[in-house]
Amino acid sequence: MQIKSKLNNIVNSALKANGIEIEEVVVNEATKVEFGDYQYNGAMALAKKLKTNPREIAQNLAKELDGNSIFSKVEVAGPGFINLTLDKEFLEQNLLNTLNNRAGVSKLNNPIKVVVDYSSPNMAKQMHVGHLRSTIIGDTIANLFEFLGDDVIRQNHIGDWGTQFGMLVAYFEESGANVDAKLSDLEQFYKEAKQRFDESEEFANKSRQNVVRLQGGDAETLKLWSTFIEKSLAHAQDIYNSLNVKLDSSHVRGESWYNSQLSNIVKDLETKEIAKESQGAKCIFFEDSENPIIIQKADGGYLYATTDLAAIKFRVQELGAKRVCYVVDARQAEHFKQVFQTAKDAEYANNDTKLEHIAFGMMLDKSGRPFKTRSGGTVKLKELIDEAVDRAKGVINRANEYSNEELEHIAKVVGIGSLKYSDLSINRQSNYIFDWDKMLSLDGNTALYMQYAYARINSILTKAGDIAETEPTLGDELERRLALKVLSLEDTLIKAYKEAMPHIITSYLYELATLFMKFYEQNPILKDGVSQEQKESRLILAKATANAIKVSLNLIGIEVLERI
RNA sequence: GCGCUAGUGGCUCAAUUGGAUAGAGCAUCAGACUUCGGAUCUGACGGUUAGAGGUUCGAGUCCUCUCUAGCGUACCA
Repeated sequence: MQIKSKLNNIVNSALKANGIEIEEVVVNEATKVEFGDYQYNGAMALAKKLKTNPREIAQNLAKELDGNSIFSKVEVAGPGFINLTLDKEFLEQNLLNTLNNRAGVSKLNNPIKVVVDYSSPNMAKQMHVGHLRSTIIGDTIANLFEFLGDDVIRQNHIGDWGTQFGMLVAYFEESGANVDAKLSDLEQFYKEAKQRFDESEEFANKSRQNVVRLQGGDAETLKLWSTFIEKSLAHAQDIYNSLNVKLDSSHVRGESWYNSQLSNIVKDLETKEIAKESQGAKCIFFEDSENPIIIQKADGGYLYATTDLAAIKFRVQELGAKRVCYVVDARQAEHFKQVFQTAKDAEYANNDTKLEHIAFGMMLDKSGRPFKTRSGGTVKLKELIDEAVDRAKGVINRANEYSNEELEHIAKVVGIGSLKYSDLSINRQSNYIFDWDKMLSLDGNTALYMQYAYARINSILTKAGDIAETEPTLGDELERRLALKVLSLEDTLIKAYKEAMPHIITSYLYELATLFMKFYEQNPILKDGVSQEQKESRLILAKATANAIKVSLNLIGIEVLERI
């Protein structure tokens, strides 16, 4: 349930009762446990505006709020903070509603259509670590948006066009290699082709001609090209499947798909006098930057900015998106800023369409350098995943209690889960320092701690048998806080939704799990001497916690295990 | 050169977007067990938030300058 918006409304009425009208009331979670559950800090700002005493405003407001049975305590502190503590009964009444497959989270009142552009690997090469962050961050926000009710369209803007394919085609023709080659061979061919391209002018020209043939729709060239793409996509699909990422072939709309629209985009931008010629190329200049974006090269070829503009136009005008999220590396910030600006200038997107660059930092090794293999090459995503699963096997405590099959499954869930969780649990905007040991650690804010908490609760619930789902009676402060944490899942998800920040979900998960562990340490459930009423209430708390963990983990694309 | 982004205990990260005494985990040290799964929990130690100014009731957060690092800087994506 949305606790915050409920409180906002309550405070808003209290303000009105005091004759104060303001645009937006914001109640926040308390910064410290001693301050209660929530706090309203608006009195200070109001006092400034109304030129009165903040303490006085706060007192009057508190008096009004105190009458509401939702609070067990309302107090004014410091210069005019209003600290709010929720009444147990309110929490008790709502806890049972969280025991469904949405953990009590309702859908948004005003869902919109959203395009999430993520993963976007280059074809003819294997996916490598550079694609990991976009793929899992993008998938998480797509899951989250979808869960909250938005109409999400996933778009995999694969790099399937351009000079590189001309090169590849030329090399295949030259070397007479078998087109049925595996992707790993294809990648080798790509390297060799690149070398030929750099050393031979003749080869380079041939490659460029191939690009022209490709763009012109030459059947032979296209056939060869589509074979490359098919193989590359099959490889990408394997990766998505093992990462538990919901991308499939229906989401693929690569650069090639926009090819036919590019000349019109350029013409249109020229007509609108947004683009102009400079040094033989068609460019768009900006006041605040010395660098233009180039939409057509001097030789007539198009560039990725052109494709991106065509994509925006398509997504907004054809797909009807009101929010378009580009989950792309932070280095492209300037590119997107300029492309978005151009899209607005050209009216491909109007002002109520949100174009967002969901930027993320680089993946670095422990010493702060780009994450590479020992010999300095790029780390293939497949290798990374295999190693994660392999290492996970070594971490599982009761490995001998499981069959090989079970162990494989657990290792997969734990390994992949850890790989994803450690990435998603930090603010995406900063660089991510990748560390195997930390990732598979049992302590702290890790996937394993969460998996363990879930399995442990599951064990209790199994032992307890059927649970009477009656309204609980919350005992001590820990129980009250745990119930509140479970109920605040929706507020958390809404925050993560607004900012497209997955780590907000993992922070919540960690707080929830630690709170449960503390509660459980102090408050026995199935031991002797626990009254029936206490037992039932605590079981419901445990069940609600497990359910919230499961729903949250699923949102970030991680499975739970009944046993671990 | 210009531009963008960042700089928070030894390490890895938070900080509800301007709120109260800057919070966690790791590491270190000290505790709690005939375990409802101890893969747990409880403490302690550790900070001039890179530095200097400024804005105001109030700054890690906003502004200016300096330092440091990374990235981007015209026909790759």
